[in-house]
Amino acid sequence: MTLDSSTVESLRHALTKGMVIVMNAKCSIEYNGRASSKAGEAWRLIIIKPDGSLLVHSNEGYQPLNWQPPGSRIYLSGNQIIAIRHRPHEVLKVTLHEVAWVETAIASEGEFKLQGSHEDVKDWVVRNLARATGCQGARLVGTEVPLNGHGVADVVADCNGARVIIEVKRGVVDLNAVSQLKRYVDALPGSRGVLVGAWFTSGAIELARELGFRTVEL
Amino acid sequence: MTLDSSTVESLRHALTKGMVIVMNAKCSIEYNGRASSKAGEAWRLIIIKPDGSLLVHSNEGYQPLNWQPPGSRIYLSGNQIIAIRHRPHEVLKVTLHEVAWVETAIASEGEFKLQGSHEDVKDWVVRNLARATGCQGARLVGTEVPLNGHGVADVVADCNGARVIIEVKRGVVDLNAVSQLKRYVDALPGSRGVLVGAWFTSGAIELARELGFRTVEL
DNA sequence: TCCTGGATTTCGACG
DNA sequence: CGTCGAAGTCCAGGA
Repeated sequence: MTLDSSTVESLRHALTKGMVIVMNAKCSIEYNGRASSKAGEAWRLIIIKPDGSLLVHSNEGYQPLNWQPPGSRIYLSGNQIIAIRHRPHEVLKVTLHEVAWVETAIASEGEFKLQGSHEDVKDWVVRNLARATGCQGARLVGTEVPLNGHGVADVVADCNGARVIIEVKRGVVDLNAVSQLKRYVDALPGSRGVLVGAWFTSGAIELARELGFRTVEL
Repeated sequence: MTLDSSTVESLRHALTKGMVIVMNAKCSIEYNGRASSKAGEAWRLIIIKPDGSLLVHSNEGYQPLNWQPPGSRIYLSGNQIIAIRHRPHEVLKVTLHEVAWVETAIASEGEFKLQGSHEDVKDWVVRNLARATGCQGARLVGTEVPLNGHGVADVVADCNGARVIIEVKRGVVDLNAVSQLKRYVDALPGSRGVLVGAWFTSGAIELARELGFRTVEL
């Protein structure tokens, strides 16, 4: 089974016009790169984007079964789709055995706005320093403060001369978040730590208590 | 613009047979849940899977512009596709303004094997404890060892009576990995720490040195 | 169910 | 380009 050359030509043309190729095919897949995988012959949905993204979806899940991120070089040749990425070097090879249909789709980003991100929570903290730090006279020292090779603190405040480091999470605060804050506090001797988030896991609350970190649940 | 009821009926039927619906449409999108987003009218690629996944792709990127994970309840009605998820409560609403085409795709997982995962590196560590720990008489204590609410250690070994905690990364070892190991070591007083990975960031090397952790690059 | 940590994570920002 | 940390992360495994 092969895609005939005129079809391939029209698909290539569609890509140059910013269109997306969508294909339903029985295929087998081989991936080699950071890891490696083999997928046996089965019917799947293949998507090729003009930015060099390649997605192979099965009938389940949010994630593609196999993929190549944007920037990959994609070759259509005969019965194979080959996507190559450098740095890291990765090759994804899709071998077509049967094609049910091929379509080209018009697609663009369009206007897109997202609210409720990490940035938004951080803004809330900056505007509510007293509530966040539990210190009435708290003043902002900075945001995204580099800690000399130990990372970057979301928010740093001053409470009567003492540094307070605030780690902000949009959603769940877990053990890793607490460890992250611990690293920041260790990097700034004498500083106190505050965790702000929408929800704390039980382990995070426990560890935060052990380490003397203030926790603020929104 | 609406999908007529006979089309909707056939699409629903396809889903029950395990098929995937693919649609190229000019649409606007509204999302409300953990965060919220609005996407203006534009042409996009819409994918509906029988497991209740919904993906809306633009012409760029690996990630969908909007989505709903598996398990969502998906309603096709008139000119809208509504996907609702509980826990967390999230609603994704796609309003169709124009439909270029609709297809149903045959799709299944098929056979799939992945190699080179975290598990594989961990196995290497277990089989090469002396090399990993830098201790000739090292013995395995356990893998996936729970540390009393402070997390789960990848590998724990014994070197002449002293505990060694080994944190394994498949790829890059970064600052967070070092902090993670620090949390484990702090939880097991007297223990030493070892980091194993394919590649260390400069900051990770520096911090590991400060904390006295051994680093093993594969 | 919650908690924990990996992922071929991807993605964006900054130095 | 490397480092760092967020993401509507998703996802699997275990308690």
